[in-house]
Amino acid sequence: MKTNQKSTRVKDAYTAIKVAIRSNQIPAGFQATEAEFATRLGMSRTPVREALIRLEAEGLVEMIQRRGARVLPIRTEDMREIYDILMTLEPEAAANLAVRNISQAQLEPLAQATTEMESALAQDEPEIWAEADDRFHMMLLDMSDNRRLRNFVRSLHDQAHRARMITLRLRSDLTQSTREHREIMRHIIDGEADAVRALYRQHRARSSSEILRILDTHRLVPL
Amino acid sequence: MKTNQKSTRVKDAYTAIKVAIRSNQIPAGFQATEAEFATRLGMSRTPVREALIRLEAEGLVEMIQRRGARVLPIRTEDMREIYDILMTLEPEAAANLAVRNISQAQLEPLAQATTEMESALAQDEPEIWAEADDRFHMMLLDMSDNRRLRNFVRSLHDQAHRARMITLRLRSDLTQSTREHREIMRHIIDGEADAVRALYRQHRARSSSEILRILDTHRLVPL
DNA sequence: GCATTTTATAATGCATTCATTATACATTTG
DNA sequence: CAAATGTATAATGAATGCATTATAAAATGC
Repeated sequence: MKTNQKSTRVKDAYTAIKVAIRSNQIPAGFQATEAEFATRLGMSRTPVREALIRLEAEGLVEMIQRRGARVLPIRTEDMREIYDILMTLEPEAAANLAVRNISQAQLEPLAQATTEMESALAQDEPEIWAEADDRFHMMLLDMSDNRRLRNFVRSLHDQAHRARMITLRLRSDLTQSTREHREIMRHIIDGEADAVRALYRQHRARSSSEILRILDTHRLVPL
Repeated sequence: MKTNQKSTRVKDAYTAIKVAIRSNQIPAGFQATEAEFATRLGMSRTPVREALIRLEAEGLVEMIQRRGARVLPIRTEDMREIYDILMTLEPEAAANLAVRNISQAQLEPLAQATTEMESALAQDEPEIWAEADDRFHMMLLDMSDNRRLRNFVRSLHDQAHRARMITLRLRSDLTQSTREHREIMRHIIDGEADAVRALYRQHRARSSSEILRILDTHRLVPL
């Protein structure tokens, strides 16, 4: 098997920085010169620079003249933008699935993710819930036959990830949200595209307003 | 006025290559090594490489191991993906405008673009029509308050541009398409969001199926 | 002849180097 | 003391050099 996974420094840097940002090891607002990033990663500036260019294109960092790269904070405004788009795209993608005559068996992995969400809730483990929730939406998305759509939505999820994690424990809609997953799946199997779209949209609208409310109320994620 | 437009080689390379691709000076499918691009542009590989990374992120070129960069062709499949997304996002963005109580005066530039489309049609100048049409949609988009949405839709338009130009003279829907612009504007002014969404969607659906039909029929835009 | 190994070529990935220039700091001037 | 000017520093932008390695060509064996 030739999985073509020759690692390059650019890829290493890209992944390392991205993971560090997601996990808040590099906090939002952190700024450093290319040279500092390079040193930290044990390589020269060149590959780091190329990785940063990609991360900038994905909306995770910003390169500033003469002062290196800055890890973008997630402001309420950004979250609003992201969720406004997701609220349009994801329901549409899901609705398209309904037309495609998906069998219950094909949705089994999604059902399993939902089950995990339920048990995570029962045990009060929001982080596990969040991981399974993400997985649910990503698997659903991956069933779409639109590559550009997949990549873009994925990138939006990446951008929103930190804010989601920060607000997680303050949310009161997790149970409701989990329940909706089952409904969405049922309607997909039953081929009810309109119902899927409406439900998914409502699903996103709810979590969106919940997250935005929390961010606003607590003035979280500053800088 | 300090417009901060210090040109760098990276920017020059980026713009030059992008323009050349759009205008088909570099044809779809063209492939060359980084060194060749660099020579052609009269600079070293480094800035060219960085420009290519950005262009790859925007879906205009593809970097291939050991064989440089390739100008992506626009296959029917790609156009289908692009228009499926546009058909969802643009109508939604336009519908949001309807809610914002836009005045006729604010839409004046759009009206003007539409007038140009009409006169271009009358004089049988499809290229001028296309330019004004693009302008119409971009100006409408720019009124959206969602930066991410703007950038993404713009990138999709960029990707679709060549295929649009190629099919332009074979389309039979230009008149109808132009007429719809006026209707969309009216409904925006009247604040009828649902009507705007439905109309815009139909507008996109029509031109989309027209373009896809032509591409398929003529097997245009190969490799 | 055809498959396989060897060799040569060429393209990239990355480090290094250096010139340019933005920025901060010190100094001077009004 | 504030503003303006000059200077030092540091960060980037970009070129260059080179080791690595994929690919193609050549050579070898069957």
